[in-house]
Amino acid sequence: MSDMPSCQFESRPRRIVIGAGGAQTDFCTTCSVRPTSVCSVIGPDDISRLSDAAVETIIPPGRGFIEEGAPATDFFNVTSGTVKLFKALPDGRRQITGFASPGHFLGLAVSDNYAFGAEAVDTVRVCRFSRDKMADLLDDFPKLERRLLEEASNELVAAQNQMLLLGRKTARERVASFLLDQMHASQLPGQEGTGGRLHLPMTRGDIADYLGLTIETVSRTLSWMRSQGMIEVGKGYAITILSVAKLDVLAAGNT
Amino acid sequence: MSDMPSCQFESRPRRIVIGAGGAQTDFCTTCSVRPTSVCSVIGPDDISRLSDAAVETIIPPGRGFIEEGAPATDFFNVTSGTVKLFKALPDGRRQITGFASPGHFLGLAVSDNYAFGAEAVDTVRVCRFSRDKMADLLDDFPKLERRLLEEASNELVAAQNQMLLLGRKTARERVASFLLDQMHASQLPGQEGTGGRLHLPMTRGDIADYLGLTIETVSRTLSWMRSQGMIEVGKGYAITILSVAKLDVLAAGNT
DNA sequence: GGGACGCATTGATTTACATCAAACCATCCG
DNA sequence: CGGATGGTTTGATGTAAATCAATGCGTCCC
Repeated sequence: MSDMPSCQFESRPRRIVIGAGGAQTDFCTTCSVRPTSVCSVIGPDDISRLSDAAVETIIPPGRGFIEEGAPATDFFNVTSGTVKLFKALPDGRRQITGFASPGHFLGLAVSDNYAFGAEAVDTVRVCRFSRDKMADLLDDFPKLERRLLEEASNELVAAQNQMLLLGRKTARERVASFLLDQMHASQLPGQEGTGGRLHLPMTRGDIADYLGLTIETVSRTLSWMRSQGMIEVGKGYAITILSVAKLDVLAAGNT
Repeated sequence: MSDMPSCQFESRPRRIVIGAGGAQTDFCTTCSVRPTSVCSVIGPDDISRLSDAAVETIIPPGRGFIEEGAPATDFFNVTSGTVKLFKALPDGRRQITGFASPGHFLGLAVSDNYAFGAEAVDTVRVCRFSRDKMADLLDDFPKLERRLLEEASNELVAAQNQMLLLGRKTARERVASFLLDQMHASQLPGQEGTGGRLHLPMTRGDIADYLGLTIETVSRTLSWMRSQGMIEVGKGYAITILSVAKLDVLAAGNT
């Protein structure tokens, strides 16, 4: 995963410009592919092929860019921001199946139609590939295929955890699990440690749709956690975790 | 998926014996690998390598063979029967994350430990590979890797559907979705059409743990569906679907 | 400034499902 | 045979979370 320190490809006319290094900027500013995803599995000599296939797209907050059921023409790699993936029922009920952060791939589906919708939570930058060209790339770069398999496996593990959460955990357990997951995500290599201070990019409504709860229950549960000295709820989207231990106990189901 | 009519490899001493053909028996009786999974992506000349890596194992009903959290040493391909995959909380609550039928791969995880447990629902036959040898196979047979990626993608789609079910559907909608899924699974190429007659191998308890409900709710819901003329509940594990249309309406959420 | 709007919090009430409980009905086996 | 055992069904009651409802509080924009 983090065996590649940074994207080493030098600047190329019109297409590839590499950031100066440093965790926040080490991706190609044209194709926007991060070293941890595509760049790390394709050799420097082949980068022009990659950039031929890729188009950078910037998506404003709230804008959907994959519609559930639409023909699956493209394939995406998230390079900055947070994307919510969801499925909906005809009457409007909505389940967010996951949040995709930088490095994640979207649209892996074998089917000809997208199985889920995708919408930008905050400002999002993605690297967009046509699936046709992606298929060619896969043929030429077996390592890329292995990387995708790894990604899919990880997502599968996350999905199984989420099924346990949705099927068997109480509201308090769900919220505790969510906060701990967010904390762990914010502590990945490349992100500085935050000492329990989280900036959740998503609204209460998104959290509710992710945890299979209502807005009101999420809000009440956070208030209850505050009353128990587990967290501090700041203005806007800030939450500070005061006691990881207490949340751990909750999340594990030892209510 | 079904681009390979049957396993064509001839019998080989001690290791490979091919069934006489026909949908029920066209898998290797020693390594038990079905044509739709491993066999279809490995050439005949290489089959001995495959059989070197594979060991057939027969697992009696109710026996667990993957323990959640245990070191992930092996990799499985189901060749007959039904396997339940599950995750559990310390206090015993259980979520079945899926049922694996013939052709499915288990233990794909990148991690060193299994992320879920597995237990035979009925009598199960699996083809067991050591993960070390599997890694070698992957290096030599890129097509196998693509097949695994396809499998993982399909599982991911199924997992997303299940998240929608667990997070947002009512008990009636869940049971209706489940019955329709089972019906569709029984109509896959290679299985004869059953005219709505299902033989579910799993208990009410398993169904409950899969749908995030209790045994009583599953039972009551089935009784209600019977009272509505949607299904017929036979002795043992038999259920007949009388009205696909009514179940469709229910499953889609137009309660 | 002052609506209007989107998001969040808190309270009162309802309800779908869980829990508790009892009875039923196979199959197994001493 | 008879009584244990494991799964299923059905009924009575309880409860966690949904729903309905009101208020607060930023930010945007005329």
